[in-house]
Amino acid sequence: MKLRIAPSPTGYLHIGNARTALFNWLYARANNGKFLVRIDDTDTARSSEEYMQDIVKNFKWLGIDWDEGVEVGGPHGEYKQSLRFDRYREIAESLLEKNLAYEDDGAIRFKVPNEKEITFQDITRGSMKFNLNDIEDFIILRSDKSPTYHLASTIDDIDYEITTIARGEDILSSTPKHILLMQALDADIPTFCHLPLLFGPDGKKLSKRHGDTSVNTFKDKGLLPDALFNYMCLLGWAPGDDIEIFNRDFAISKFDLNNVLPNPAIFDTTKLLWMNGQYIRNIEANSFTAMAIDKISHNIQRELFDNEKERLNKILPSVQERLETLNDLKPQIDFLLDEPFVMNQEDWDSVNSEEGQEYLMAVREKFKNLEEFTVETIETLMRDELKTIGVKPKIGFQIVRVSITGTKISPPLFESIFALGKNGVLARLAETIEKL
RNA sequence: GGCCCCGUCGUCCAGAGGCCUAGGACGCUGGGUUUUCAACCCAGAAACGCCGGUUCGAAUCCGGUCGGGGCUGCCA
Repeated sequence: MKLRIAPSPTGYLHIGNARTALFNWLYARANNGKFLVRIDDTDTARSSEEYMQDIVKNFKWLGIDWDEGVEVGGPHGEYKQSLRFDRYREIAESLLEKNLAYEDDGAIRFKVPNEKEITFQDITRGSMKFNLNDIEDFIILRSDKSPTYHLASTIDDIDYEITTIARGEDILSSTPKHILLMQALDADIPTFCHLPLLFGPDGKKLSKRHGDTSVNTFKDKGLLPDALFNYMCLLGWAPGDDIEIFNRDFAISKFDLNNVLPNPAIFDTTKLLWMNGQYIRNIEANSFTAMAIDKISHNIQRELFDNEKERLNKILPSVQERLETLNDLKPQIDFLLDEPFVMNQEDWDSVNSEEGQEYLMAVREKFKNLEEFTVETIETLMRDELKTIGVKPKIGFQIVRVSITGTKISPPLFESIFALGKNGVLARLAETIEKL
């Protein structure tokens, strides 16, 4: 069994193609088959090396590997159609000679036989039947002698011995053309499987109209490849037993194209975000720290100082469970960076009160004399002082929170104070109190 | 317009004639926990598009209808 994905490098890898690649990959891996990546760049005007690199890079990022094709090589050369134009021309010529095609204004058209129908079995859709009267003679070689997708793709599928073609449903109507070509070339007809399309929230084929749906943007938004992979699996398929969170090996062990739904799925990022949060929480602490520091550094566009890293190491475990994406990190740890401290005025106004101020000043004095500065001693001190002054936790803690972090929403208070450090806390409290 | 595909909660899935007074998840609503935000726990609202047929029995099979989508390029 051999499957393939054949992206055309006319744009960055988008989620629709990634999903198609994923299903092909899963089916190949589930059946000990081969998976191949070839580049369908017959549209030389719109194709570019940059896009090709992006596609390859993102397949890898998602954990999709291949046994044959671009980069990894194989018995069929470079797996780029732009390098095989001679081969396609040759075939087009031979079809011309056999009178199965004809010239038309310099282009070559394939002659679609009359009064015949094409039937085939589609894995997800069952019996398909197309009346050839509905299909016009189609161009296989353009007047500039470059092949069209129909020709090049079909020849490649034959030459590379593809046994199962799983692609988007948008190509379902073109399949009879490809079968016709295969028949004309005396080739075996592979098994076809037309996967349901991915729709945008408006119920239309996912495209640029729905904003940037490239894999890159999801990466930039702080999504984890494992989470994206997992989520994409669920678009048109489920492993059964109501299991929704699973890894690649599990997906492979359960995957079957026969169980893929025929109806389209709307790509809705809400659940993806939730799932990403689940994955983030499951990351081992040390890996998370490394990942987080890397991301923050990327977000603020500079290396982090050692003392910043020290502070972050203290708070990161508390932040880890409060994220949906890695991009949610920075706002939560801003107050620990060596950057100008910004206080949200609105937040301050809403927590500011007379008894709050009294508590704030009292706590500051107590902190000055706190020798052992740990989460536990901080908590004890602050709770004791609550009683001494006689204010409610909400009043006392929230005014301290805003004084320390600048906002009403922050990581847990005692951990935040501990991470900032005694000197930092005293400085920040002093700053706030001076402005009163 | 023509050809083709599709149709279960708002969304993603389960359901392959009786186990369905339709199940799970996200989201949503209410409650609990609580120093904020999350997380977590509990509860709840929410769907088989419609009409026929087959059958003792249909979300599941068939037909029609309506609705949505794709293709209809010397793009892929």
